[in-house]
Amino acid sequence: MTPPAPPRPPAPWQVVVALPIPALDFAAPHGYGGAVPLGCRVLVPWRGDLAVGLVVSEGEGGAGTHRLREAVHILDDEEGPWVPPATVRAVTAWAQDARLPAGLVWGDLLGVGWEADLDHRVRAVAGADLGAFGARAPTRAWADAAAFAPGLLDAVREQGLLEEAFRPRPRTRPVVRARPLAEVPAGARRVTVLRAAPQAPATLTPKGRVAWSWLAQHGPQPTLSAWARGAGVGAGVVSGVLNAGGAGYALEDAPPPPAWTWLREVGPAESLSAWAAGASADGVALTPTMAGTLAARGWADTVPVPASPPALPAPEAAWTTPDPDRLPEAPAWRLHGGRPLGRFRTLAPRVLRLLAEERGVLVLAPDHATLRRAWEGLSGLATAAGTRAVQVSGALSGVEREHSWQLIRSGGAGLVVGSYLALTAPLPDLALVVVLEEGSDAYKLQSGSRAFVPDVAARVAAAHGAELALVGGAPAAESVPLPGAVLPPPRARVHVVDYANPPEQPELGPLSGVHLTPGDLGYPISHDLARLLRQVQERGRQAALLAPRRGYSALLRCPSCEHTPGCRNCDVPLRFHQTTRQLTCHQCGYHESVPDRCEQCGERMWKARGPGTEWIAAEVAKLAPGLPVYRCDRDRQDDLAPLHAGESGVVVGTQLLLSGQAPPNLALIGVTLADTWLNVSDFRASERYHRLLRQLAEWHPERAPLIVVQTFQAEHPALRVMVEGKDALAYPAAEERARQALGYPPHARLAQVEVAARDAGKAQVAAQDIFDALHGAGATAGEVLGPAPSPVARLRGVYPYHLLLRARDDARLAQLLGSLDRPWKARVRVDVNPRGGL
DNA sequence: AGCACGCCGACT
DNA sequence: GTCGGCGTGCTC
Repeated sequence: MTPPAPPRPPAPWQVVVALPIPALDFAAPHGYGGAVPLGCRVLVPWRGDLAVGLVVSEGEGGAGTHRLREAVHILDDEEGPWVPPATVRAVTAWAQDARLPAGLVWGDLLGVGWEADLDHRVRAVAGADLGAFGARAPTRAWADAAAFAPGLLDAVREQGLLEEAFRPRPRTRPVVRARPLAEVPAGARRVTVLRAAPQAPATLTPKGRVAWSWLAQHGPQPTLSAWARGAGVGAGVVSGVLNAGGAGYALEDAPPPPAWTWLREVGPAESLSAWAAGASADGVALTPTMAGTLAARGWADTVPVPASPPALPAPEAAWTTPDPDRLPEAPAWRLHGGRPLGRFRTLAPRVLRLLAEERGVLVLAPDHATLRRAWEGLSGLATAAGTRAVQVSGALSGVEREHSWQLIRSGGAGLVVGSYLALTAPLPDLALVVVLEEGSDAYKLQSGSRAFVPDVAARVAAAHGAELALVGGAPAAESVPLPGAVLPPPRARVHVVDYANPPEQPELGPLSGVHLTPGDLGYPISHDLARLLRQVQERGRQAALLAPRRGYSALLRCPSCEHTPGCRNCDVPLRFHQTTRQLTCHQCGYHESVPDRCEQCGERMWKARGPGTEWIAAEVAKLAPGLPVYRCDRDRQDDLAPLHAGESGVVVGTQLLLSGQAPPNLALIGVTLADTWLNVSDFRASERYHRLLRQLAEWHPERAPLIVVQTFQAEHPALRVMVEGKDALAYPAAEERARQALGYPPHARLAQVEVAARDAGKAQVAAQDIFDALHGAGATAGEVLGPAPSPVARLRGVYPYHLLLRARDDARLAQLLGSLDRPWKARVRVDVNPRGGL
C-alpha cells in the first residue's frame, strides 16, 4: 500500500497584462480548487494596485525562485472564458514563434475587456489585527475599496488578511447635461452690472451728464466699455461718472445662456464638442471652448448614464434563393475575382449552412470600406439563419465593443464581421474564418506586435478546426497553392499611355531629336487623358484621378546643384505642399517653410518633381476649365456630395479615394503615374500594383469605367493581364512561380530583425553580434541576409540595421529566432512576415 | 509601456 | 551642496 500522495498545490497560472512583457506566473486565488481558467480574465496584483490580465496557460510551477502572488479575482467564470481556449493557445503559440512578449501581442489583438468596471468592497478577515497598517486600514465592516490607498490594501492583501468582494457595475457612458437651474452655482446665475445712480451728481461734466442719462434710460450695462460705446462717449468719461458716484456696480440675475436652454430642451450631449456642434447647427452660437467655460461655471455637468447597445446598420436582406455551394471543401481555400457582391453571393450558401447548424462564422476585413461592404453583403445571412450578426471594430466605442463581445460569448450572435479586433472573438463553435482581401497591407499591424493578421487568423482557424477562407479581388501569391474558386473578372476597359515609347510626333520643334521627354505625351496629364477629361465634362459625366501621393510634389530639387531638402529626423526628402508653402516629412510629420535659397549653392529657384494630388488637381483645372475638381487625400477631404448626387466633376485623390464609394456616373479612372507602385524596393510591389488595378476595375458596383494607366512600364505583366482580360488568378500564379525561383514567400518564411540604437555604430555592432549568434546556432548563408542599414537610414533619430531571416517553414523560422532570445546592446525587434520597404 | 533607481554634469 | 538629464531594469 502506497501512502496517499500529499495534496498537490494548484498549478500556477500564466497571466498576460496589456503591456509589452511576457506572461507572468500567479498562484490561484486563495481557496480556489477548480481547473486553470484558460481564456478568462482575472484581477492580479500589479505594482501595488490591481490590473486586468488574461490567463493564457498553466504556469511552469516548481522552478519558482520567489513566492508567487495570488490572483485576486476571476472576472469571467460563470459565463465562460472571455477568449476561447483554442484561440488563446493559437495566439500565444504565434507570439512564442515570433519571439514576441505575449502581452504585446494580446494587447494588440484583444481590443475588448482590459478595463473592468467593478464594485469593489473589502474588509479585514476575522480575527485579524490591522493596527500595524495605521488608522486608515480596513475593519471587519465591509467598505468601498476606493476609501483606502491601493498600496495599503495590497500590503494587507499580501499578508492574507484581506477579504474582497467584486461585483460588475453596469457599464455607463458619460454625457453632458444641462444642470437644473437650482443646482447652478449662484455666482454663475448672477452677473455684475453697472447701474445709474437715481440722481446725477452735480459735479458731472456735460459729457458725463450725457453718459449718465443714457445709462439711466437704457438700463444696466455689463461693462464700462459697453456703456461708453452705447452712450457714444470715451472710456474716460464713463469712468469719471463712476468715480463721481453717478453709477455703481450691482449684482443682477442673469438670464440663462441660450446654450444652456438648448441643452435642457434637446437633451444631453455626448461631449462638450457635440454640444457645441449641435447648438451651433440649431443657430445657437457655441464654440467648444465656450461650452467648456459654461460647464466650468456650473451650467452643465457630465453624468454617467447606462450604456446602450451599439447602433449598427440594419442587416441587409439576404438573397432569397441562395446559389448552390460550389466552394471547395478543405481546411483552407480561396475565392477571388468577380465583384464584391458576386463573391459574397458565392460565399453565402456555405455561411448560411454553417449558421443554420448553429456554428460560428468570423469575417475579417482589413479596412473600414471592406468591412462596410462585407456587412452589407453578409449580415442578412445571420437573420436568415435565425441568429444575429454583430460588428467588432475600432469604429465602435469601447462600451459598444463590449456589448458585441458579450452577445457573441452568450451565443446570441453567430456571425461576426470585424477588423483585426474581432480575431479573438468568443464565438462558441467557430467553423469558418473568412479573411477578406488577404493580401492587403492594412492587415499588417503598425503597433508593437507587427502581427500580420491573416497569419494569426490561420493559426486561430486551425486551432478550432475551422475552415479558413481567403476571399478578395485578387489572391496574394501566398494563397495561390490552395484549392479555390475564381470568378470571371468584371468587364474592364484599360487604355495604356506608354511614356517610354511615345508615338512618332509629326510636329517637332527646333530641338527635335535632342531628347524625347514625357512632355511630348503631356505630363503629368497626358494629351489622351486630357482629351478624355474634356469628354467627361462635355457629357456631364464623372472622373477620378489617382495620384501616387498627397501634397504638390514628391520633392523640391535645386536646378543648379540637384540638392533636395530632406527631413532633419529621417533620411527622406521633404514633400512640397503648394497651398501651405511648406515642406513636410511624410514619415514623421516634421515641417518647415520652403527655404529662400538652396543651402548648398545659394540658388533661389526650386524645381518640383513627382506630381502629387495638389499638382494634378491644378493641372486638371488648367486642362478642363470649368470642370469641378475635388480632392481626397489624408490632407484634404472635400465634400463629395455633389458627385454622389450625380453632378459632373472630377475627384483627384490618393488610394484613400477607393475606401469611399465610387461616384455614380463614373466614366473615367486615370492612374497618373502607375510606376510609383512598382518603384518600391519590395518584392510584393508588383502584386500590390496588380491588386490596385483589380480594385479600380471593381470599384464601381455595376459600371466598367475606362481606366487610363499612364506608365513607363506599359508591358508590365500585372498591367497586361488587365488589358487582355485575364482572370484574377493569372498574375498571382505567375508571381507565385517567380517567388519560387527567388526563394520568397510562399516558398519561404521571412522575418526581419531590426536592430536600432541612437548611436549608429552601436547598432551596427549589435547587428553583427546577432549575425554571428545566428551562424553560431547553425544558420546557413542563405538563411541570414545582412546586416544592412535600413533603407531609410535614420528614422526619428535612431539608426536601424536590418537582418533578414529566410527559413523554409514556420518551424525553422521559430528555431532561428530562438537564438535571438537573450539581451543585446541595442533595441532588437522581430517582424515576422514583414511587408513593405524590404 | 510606465515607473523607480542610479549615475554623472550645471546650477540656486 | 542639490536638480535633473536619460540609461537600465522590473513588473508575478
